[in-house]
Amino acid sequence: MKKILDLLSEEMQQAFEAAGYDKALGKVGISNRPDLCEFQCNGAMAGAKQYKKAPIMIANEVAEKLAGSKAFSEVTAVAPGFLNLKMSESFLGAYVKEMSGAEKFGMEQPENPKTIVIDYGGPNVAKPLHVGHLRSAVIGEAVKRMQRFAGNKVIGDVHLGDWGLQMGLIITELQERKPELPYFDDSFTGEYPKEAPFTLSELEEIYPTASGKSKVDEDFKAKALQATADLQSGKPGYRAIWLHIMDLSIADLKKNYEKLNVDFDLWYGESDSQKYIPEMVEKMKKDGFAYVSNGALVVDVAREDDKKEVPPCMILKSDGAAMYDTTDLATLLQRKIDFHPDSVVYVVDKRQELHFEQVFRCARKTGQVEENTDLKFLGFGTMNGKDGKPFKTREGGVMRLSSLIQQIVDQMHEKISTNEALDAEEAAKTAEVVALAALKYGDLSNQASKDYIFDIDKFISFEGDTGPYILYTIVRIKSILNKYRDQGKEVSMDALGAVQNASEKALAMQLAQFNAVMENACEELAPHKVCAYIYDLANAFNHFYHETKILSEEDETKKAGWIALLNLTKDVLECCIDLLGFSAPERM
RNA sequence: GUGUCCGUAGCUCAGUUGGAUAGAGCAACGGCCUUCUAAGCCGUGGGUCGGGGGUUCGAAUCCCUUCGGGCACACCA
Repeated sequence: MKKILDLLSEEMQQAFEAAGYDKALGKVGISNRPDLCEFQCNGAMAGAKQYKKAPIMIANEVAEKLAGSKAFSEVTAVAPGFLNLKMSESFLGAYVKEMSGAEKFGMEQPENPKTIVIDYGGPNVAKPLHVGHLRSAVIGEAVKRMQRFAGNKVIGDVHLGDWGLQMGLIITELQERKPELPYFDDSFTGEYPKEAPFTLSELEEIYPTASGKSKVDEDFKAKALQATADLQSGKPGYRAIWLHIMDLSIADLKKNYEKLNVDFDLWYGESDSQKYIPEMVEKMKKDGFAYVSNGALVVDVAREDDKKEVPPCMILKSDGAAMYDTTDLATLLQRKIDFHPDSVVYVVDKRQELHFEQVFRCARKTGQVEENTDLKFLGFGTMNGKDGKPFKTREGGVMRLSSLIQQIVDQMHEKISTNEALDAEEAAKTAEVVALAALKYGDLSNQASKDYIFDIDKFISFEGDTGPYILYTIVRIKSILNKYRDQGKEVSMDALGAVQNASEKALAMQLAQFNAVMENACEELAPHKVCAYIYDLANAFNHFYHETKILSEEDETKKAGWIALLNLTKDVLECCIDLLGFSAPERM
């Protein structure tokens, strides 16, 4: 379905052409002066120089050609040369009606869908998710759903951190604690136990302990590095430990991501790309890209026009081990082989930008991606506390994601419980649903690339630009629709069409912009634009709601039309929040 | 030091890719519930868009400069 601005622009372009001007000037945009008009066209001013004519004259001539237009009910030329426009109610009504019957509310689908791999989540195994993992999960999930909605084939990969030094650290620490285990007996030839020699919570304690040790104990660190290398070269006992760690961790991660309504198509990790490394490295050497510098194997990725010095991409450390550059390159190669993606999107902390710039350049230079594969770095900013510094617990430590969620759910539960209409069970369930919306909307409504302040009181507030406010609006609509059905009537979209009062028109106009907003948000990988849209839409609805007594309306045709408009509003809102990764309760 | 992102109301943020009088929310103040959820709606006050210069009919937006801040800068990921 064409976008409403395109339809209006087409009409305007014809008018410019009919008046003897370049039709490219007839671009219609939304008015930035809603007190004066709904839409505007500034083409007359842009064309003034070209035609050596006062812009107001051009505007007047164009306005004349639009007399009797179906789309515009009002066209006024205003000094210095603005064309102020109002859309006709019948045109808008027809558009909204078509939208209600269209697939995906008229969002155009591509003829050639793209294959897009989205790399997000990025948790480390053996470590609990902490607040730093929130943004990647939340933003990545939204981007994935939006791209899917836009008609693309999307593959979400959690891309576990399951292969680095952290694994060696855990193995070394475990060996110090329980040297008697068969995993550490090189002469052991039997079958390793099925059961892991540690619980998840032990594991979560082992890692930070080991990590701390390695910073002060050189000897320990050396052992850990050796263990990492041994694991990577396939030492059976270490491999068995690693599998235990993976099993425990992944099960736990899945549970936690599920709570966030985040799911991945692939649970690949750094380890899965390892098998591509040796050949990849050999080829880089053979092709003359990789050379030894300060003992390490590197590929130059600097360019002449660089403003800064871009360090080379490191393929192998001086001790011969692979590192994260290597793994990320091998992962790209793996994705090339598996999916031939048109695009690979990384939803990663923006502090890693330079690293990915190096990797992307190296991948292109050495052919780890196809020529036309688009590599995108969607970096996100830090989540800060109210003091503007990185978010910490009261004690100054890193907060677990599960604690953060629990905190929000608890506070939300307290609020929800004040609604006496809900019994205990429904209140608890609703609190979870609303809390998730509060958390996600609070994050997503900010531009991803910017740091933002995590203010729990603000996010869980039912007032203002918040998730709960959006949900409240949906719940309100649902309530009216239910009451309407209780009257024994059916909600029918056929009733749509006539747009009457001003607030109804404003609501319909907001709805009509859905496909344009969504297309733009998808193109720019910008969930915050969807948030801004539903906030405006919710406002438009609440304004309309306040001015219109719907259920008590006696004119049944009118009432049915309003009900249909409400239903469409609800459907669009629910569609959008689903894309953002949360949902609305029945009541709240 | 080099690069990069940012600086908009007391606070948190938008700003349709160069358009008219720079917008929301929170906080403050004032109205609106016998009537579809007042968790709402309406209104008031609040700004040298960090400073300076330039580009042009027109700049928060583009260029230069300056001040202030965040972040990154090869063997951890």
